[in-house]
Amino acid sequence: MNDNGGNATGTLGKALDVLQAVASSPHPLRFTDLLQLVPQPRGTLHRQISNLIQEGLLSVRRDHSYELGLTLLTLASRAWAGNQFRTVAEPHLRQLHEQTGETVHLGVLKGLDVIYLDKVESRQAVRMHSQIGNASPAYCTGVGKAALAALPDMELDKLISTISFRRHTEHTLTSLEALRGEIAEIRQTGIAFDRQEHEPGIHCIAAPIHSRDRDFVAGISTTAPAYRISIEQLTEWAPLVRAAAGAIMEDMTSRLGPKS
Amino acid sequence: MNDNGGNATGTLGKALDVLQAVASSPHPLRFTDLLQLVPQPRGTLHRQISNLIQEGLLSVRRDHSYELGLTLLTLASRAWAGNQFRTVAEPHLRQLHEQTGETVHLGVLKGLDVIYLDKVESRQAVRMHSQIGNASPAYCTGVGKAALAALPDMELDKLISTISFRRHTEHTLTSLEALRGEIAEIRQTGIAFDRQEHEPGIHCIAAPIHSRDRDFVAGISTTAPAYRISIEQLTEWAPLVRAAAGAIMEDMTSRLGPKS
DNA sequence: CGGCTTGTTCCGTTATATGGAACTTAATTT
DNA sequence: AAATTAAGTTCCATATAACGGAACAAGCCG
Repeated sequence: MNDNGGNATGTLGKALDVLQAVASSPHPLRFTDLLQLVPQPRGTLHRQISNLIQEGLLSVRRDHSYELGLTLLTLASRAWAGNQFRTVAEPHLRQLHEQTGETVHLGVLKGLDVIYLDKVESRQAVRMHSQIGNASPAYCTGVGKAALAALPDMELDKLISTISFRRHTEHTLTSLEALRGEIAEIRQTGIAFDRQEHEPGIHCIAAPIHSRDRDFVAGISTTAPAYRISIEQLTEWAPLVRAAAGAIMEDMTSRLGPKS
Repeated sequence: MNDNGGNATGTLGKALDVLQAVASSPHPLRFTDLLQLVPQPRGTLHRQISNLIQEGLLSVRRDHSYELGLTLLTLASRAWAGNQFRTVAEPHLRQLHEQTGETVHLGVLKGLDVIYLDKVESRQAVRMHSQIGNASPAYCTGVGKAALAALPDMELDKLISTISFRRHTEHTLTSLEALRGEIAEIRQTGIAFDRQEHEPGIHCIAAPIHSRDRDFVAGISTTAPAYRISIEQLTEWAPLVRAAAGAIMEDMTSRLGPKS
């Protein structure tokens, strides 16, 4: 979603660009494909790729196409386990899950996307792992909208004015005005909804989480299939979701020293 | 487990060293701590860290300690979803899970470690996500030993001679001879066991997976708590595990072109 | 307050990444 | 099969970006 198309800051940035290119593509990429995506001369790109492969960040398939390397998995595993915010939030996610019996998500805002940091599943969900680390557009997800609502006006405006809306379902918000309206509402009630705006048949209720000075902004949500849980039922969980969000903020601000 | 202690190849390698240092530490690291782990002059390290932060690979906590960044999660999420081997193996993991009702693991060998690529849980396991991408020593895990057994003799010898054995449980193999013995057995039977060698109370049965020319080497396993599933029961699953491994190999070799 | 640790910035030097071009290998066409 | 084109890899002079010493700023502790 968040195309990191060519902001090459230093050698590292360029290496990352290559990784992002591979990551963003639905199809497997071969050398020449990459060459078009990354504006680099052949020799240069070739060396960069070699380096990435040597570090295990990239690997080659038999057909000479590239895929992301295992080193990323290992690092991410540690990143996940060591993440302070996630660690602090975890017990609250668990509790909210106990209370509602439905899937609970934790996500942080990064640009226009929400990155899912953790999730507690209702049952064995099929392809669940992939969810964590996943980036989804903020404007059509519960945690995303909640997080947006937690931003100070100035940042919010600057940010959402750059959104290019894409209709994911028939309920997706597709205008800036609609989004602004929702955000105003979320700020009043402290609750955000995703009314099947991202995936048809799936809705959720979310609440914003943010540090005192908004240096991070996140959200927590409870998600359920619409056929099983009505929107009214969802709404009744509002106090629980708000409470969980509040508790996480509490824990977080006490864990962090007051200010820098 | 696999300490990447200072093999700085190029700029990228050094950056990775810093990440690995942060990843490897159980405690949060502050600037000076890192300075001791990474043999770099202050100015240099500082800039490297700045770059890493700018790319989202690292982030700072309020107390000036560092943690791995969200970018890693996002990349890893794609790495996981796009991984060819994993994709091919997935349905077979699923099937094995259906057949046994227990947790199924897929792992690949990387040096002396096994990296877990996928897993199908028996129930809602508590801290499951962390497992994927996790690196565990090969010599004391089912998939690890299976994978080792799939290596050609020469590579195997070179590799295992460098193992430093650590006793994880009372059943952990702690000598090269013992490991060699097991590997010989695994090669005969096509089946590896982990008899509570990694975690007490947990045992598993595994089978090796490898490409024709051994350019990758992996394993699949079914894991269960000893109190619920006897070692005899586990052993009865041998044909299923072997079959799954075989099927994965089959699918993989047909998916890949014959040779380079 | 003064000394000491920790973190950050600057800038001349050096090492490293760059990228054009030449070269090799594989695929495609005639 | 030979010829043609495309894809992938290696080389090397050059420019750029990383280096690292040292000076500077900010906390912390006695």
